[in-house]
Amino acid sequence: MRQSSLFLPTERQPPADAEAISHKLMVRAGLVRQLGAGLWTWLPAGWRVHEKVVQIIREEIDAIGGQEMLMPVLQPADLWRRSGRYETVGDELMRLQDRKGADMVLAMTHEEAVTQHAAQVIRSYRDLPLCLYHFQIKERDEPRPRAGVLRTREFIMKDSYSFDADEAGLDEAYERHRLAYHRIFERCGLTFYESHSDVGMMGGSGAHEFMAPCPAGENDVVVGPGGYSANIEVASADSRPGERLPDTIDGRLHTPGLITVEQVAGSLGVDQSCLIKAFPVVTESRGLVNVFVRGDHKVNEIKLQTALGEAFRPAGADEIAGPAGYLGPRDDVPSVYDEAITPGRYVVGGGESDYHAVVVIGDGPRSDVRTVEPGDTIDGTPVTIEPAIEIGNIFKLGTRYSEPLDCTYLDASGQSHPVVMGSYGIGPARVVAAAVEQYADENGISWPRAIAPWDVHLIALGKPGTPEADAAAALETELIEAGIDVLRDDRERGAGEKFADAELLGVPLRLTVGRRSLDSGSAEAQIRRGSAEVEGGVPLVGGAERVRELLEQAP
RNA sequence: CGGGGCGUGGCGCAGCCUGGUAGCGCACCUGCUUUGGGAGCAGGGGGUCGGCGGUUCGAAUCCGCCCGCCCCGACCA
Repeated sequence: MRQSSLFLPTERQPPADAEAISHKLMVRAGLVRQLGAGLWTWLPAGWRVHEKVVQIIREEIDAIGGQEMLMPVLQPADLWRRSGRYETVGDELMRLQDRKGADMVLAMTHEEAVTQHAAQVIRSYRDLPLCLYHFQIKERDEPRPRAGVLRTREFIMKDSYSFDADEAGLDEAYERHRLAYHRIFERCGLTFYESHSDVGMMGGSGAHEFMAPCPAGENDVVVGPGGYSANIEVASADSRPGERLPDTIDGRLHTPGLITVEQVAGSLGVDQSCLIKAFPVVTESRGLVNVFVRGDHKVNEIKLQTALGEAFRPAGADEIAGPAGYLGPRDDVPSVYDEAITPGRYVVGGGESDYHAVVVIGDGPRSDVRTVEPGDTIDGTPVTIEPAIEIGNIFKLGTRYSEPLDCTYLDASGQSHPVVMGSYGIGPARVVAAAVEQYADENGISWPRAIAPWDVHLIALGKPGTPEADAAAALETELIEAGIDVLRDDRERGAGEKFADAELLGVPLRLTVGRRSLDSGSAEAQIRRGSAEVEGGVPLVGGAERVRELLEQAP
């Protein structure tokens, strides 16, 4: 492909408002352009990368028996009313009416549609198992799109759905997807974690997120020994031991105006772990509950919800049992104690304004409701907490959609059962952005070979019509005939500008053909990752084999 | 939704406080020179200053309303 006729608008300067590396570089390299908040156009070079990722996903999902199809984005609202999500999802679901005034939605995901079709078709256990998937646009009216293509309001997702007769079948489908996802992300050249994740209130029995660590990541992943990885929303680890409260501090403590843990600990001259703080919440079935964590810890609301077994909301000022800032354990309010609260003496709220008190916490029941933090350990090894992009997820849906949408089958004895489902998503755009984030250097992008927009960036020096330009064109032809994707920079630009653009665009192998090449009979070659010059270069004539070797070696 | 910021040629910005002919760098066009790391000289084109309204002899500049976009937080099937 000739760069002079390619719609590839590279920029010297990043957009003024860009923060994330991938946002800056993808715009500068001419891969994407913004149309509105969270709305991005993929330009030709960027789309090539996107589609390479798509093709890798397609091959691996096909390999585990997935059948590709395509479902509409525009959908009747009624389908979403039947699943209950028309009401529960909120403003993130784009709603509209058609010309007849019928309520419609722009689908943010396709559980409803696929389950509807499955319900129409599946009759018998003989129709199972089944795995359907598609690549389709999702519409989500995100409250805050950010960081280029990392979080957008419209994006393409590969979503697959498994249909099985029972939990055991689902477990197998889930495992197949889990392994396929490993192959996909490995082939895409990414560093990633398979992390335990929140199953939410959907009642699913399992979920993992595939997380690509990078600076622009929006999620925190806790990584521990033995391959442990979990979204911080659900992660567990051992706290550092708390410090011992000095015996000299005892009884009722006058603490006027000292509301926060920091203030009280500072005033007493003790570590924050000597305190226990209350987090009052209200639940449907239990009413007011006081949740206690150590002073130096934070309540993890998702883990708390799991521990409580029901949704909760923070208690309002008029609902709590005592003055704000001075709450302590009370016999008349049910309590939840975090695991890190070992039996012993602690400073707690005194239950009256301006007083704290020292109490002895006994050896009662505990729950894991705090957020993992740096310094925590697993089996004695400190965990790390890394920002990461969620590039894929796998989720055991169970019968969450098959029941309301009446997707059932008859077993061998003629009994009707709801189909057991799983759903599995990958965002190719995020895979692309993660690859940019993980491998960019000070000069630009450095694509993993498998998803690079081209295999070779052929820099043709000299004006059109010169011998060196002709030699570059001939080499391009030869490489193309050998099945190699080549971008030839035939623009009438200075050498420096061409080199700089090549580094920005990040194609794995750069060949340069100039006058020197005519003398030596070979094009200079440079591997983008690490910028290493290749000894001897590539022969101008008959160089395809050498290029193939170099590509094999390229990361 | 809360907080902060920004809208001036394609990109990045100055000008606004203190109202008076809309500027700079890059990019673009033409010519000549140059040609292995973002060239030089000369000439040239392009902007309803986000929108609407107000104040004023006069508004990019002051005032009001609205729109858009970014960042932090909340939210995230």
